[in-house]
Amino acid sequence: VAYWVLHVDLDQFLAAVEILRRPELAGLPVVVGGAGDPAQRAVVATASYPARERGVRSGMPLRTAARRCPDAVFLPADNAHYTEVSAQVMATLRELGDLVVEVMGWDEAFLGADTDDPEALARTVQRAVLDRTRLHCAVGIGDNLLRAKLATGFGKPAGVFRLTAANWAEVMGDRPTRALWGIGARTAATLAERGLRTVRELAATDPAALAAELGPWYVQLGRGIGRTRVQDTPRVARSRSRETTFQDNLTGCDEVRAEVVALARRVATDIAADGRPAARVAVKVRFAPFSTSTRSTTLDVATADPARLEAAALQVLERFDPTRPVRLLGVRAEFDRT
DNA sequence: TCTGGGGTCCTAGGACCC
DNA sequence: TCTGGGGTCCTAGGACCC
Repeated sequence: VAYWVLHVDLDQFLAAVEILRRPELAGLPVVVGGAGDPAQRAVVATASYPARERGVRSGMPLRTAARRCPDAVFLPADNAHYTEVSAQVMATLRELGDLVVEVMGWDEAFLGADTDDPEALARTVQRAVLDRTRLHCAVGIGDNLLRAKLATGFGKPAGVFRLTAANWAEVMGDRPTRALWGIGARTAATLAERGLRTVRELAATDPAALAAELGPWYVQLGRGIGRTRVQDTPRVARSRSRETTFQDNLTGCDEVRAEVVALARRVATDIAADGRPAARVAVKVRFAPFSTSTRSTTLDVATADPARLEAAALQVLERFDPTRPVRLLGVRAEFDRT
């Protein structure tokens, strides 16, 4: 029996969940993000397919989305609810039995299974998720995680697609390197400077030639090579953070300090729930208009004590320029790697 | 297009030590 | 006196992903 990797990805997850609560929104352009107010500083978390047809994309400022699609329904993100629904989806996948589940986020998971009919398994997965949660998903099938993940994109919405070594070059060869999982805008631009624009061109490159600045693994990416076994060992968190973008930039020192204290307390509450002490504390500041930097410190002794975390965060904060207007503040606790 | 929030991993330079 | 080389930790930042 062969081992297959399946990648399950829910269709327009946040929008779909909201439409279940408000069926009258079905078929309409729905945009979920921030507080649901396009006048505020926030971005699109998920847009429904009708909204996407009007040019709305994830990560786009709500303001822009409203300009492109003025009649869209804007809804606030209800993260607690999405976490709950996501848990139902993942439980459904685990209950399918003889397979390994690796959760990749609210709306995504890899499955590893021994089967000679991965398409049949994919349909079983879709049926089970739909029956239990009334949500549709696409399923990608691959001979490794990278190919399964990329296959899902061709299966959307609600379909199934298989991508393996056999059809890799045919399906992916002419696509831009940016289409690969792990190549973003910056790396794609760097590759383009070297004349490497398509997946095929990247795959044909001598890995050693790329090694100096970029690393030879990008060539492997271009060839569709990646991890082959799905892992269900739960990942131990490396850090916990909280951050806030202010609707109006903060200009007063006292105000900034008060916000850092509030964030540090939230982080302290989070890590107390985790039951792990922080070994390092980092403070992130985004100055207006949009320049971000981070400063951090290693604590003498790891601690979850809110007062100590607060004090550490305030101490790190002093290393920033106090005169510049602040757009965002963040506090992060890092755990010891054990 | 005036750009969220929560994460992960990697790199690289400097400090410090032997 | 002006000089090696290796190893590790700390810190900042880049890049990417959902």
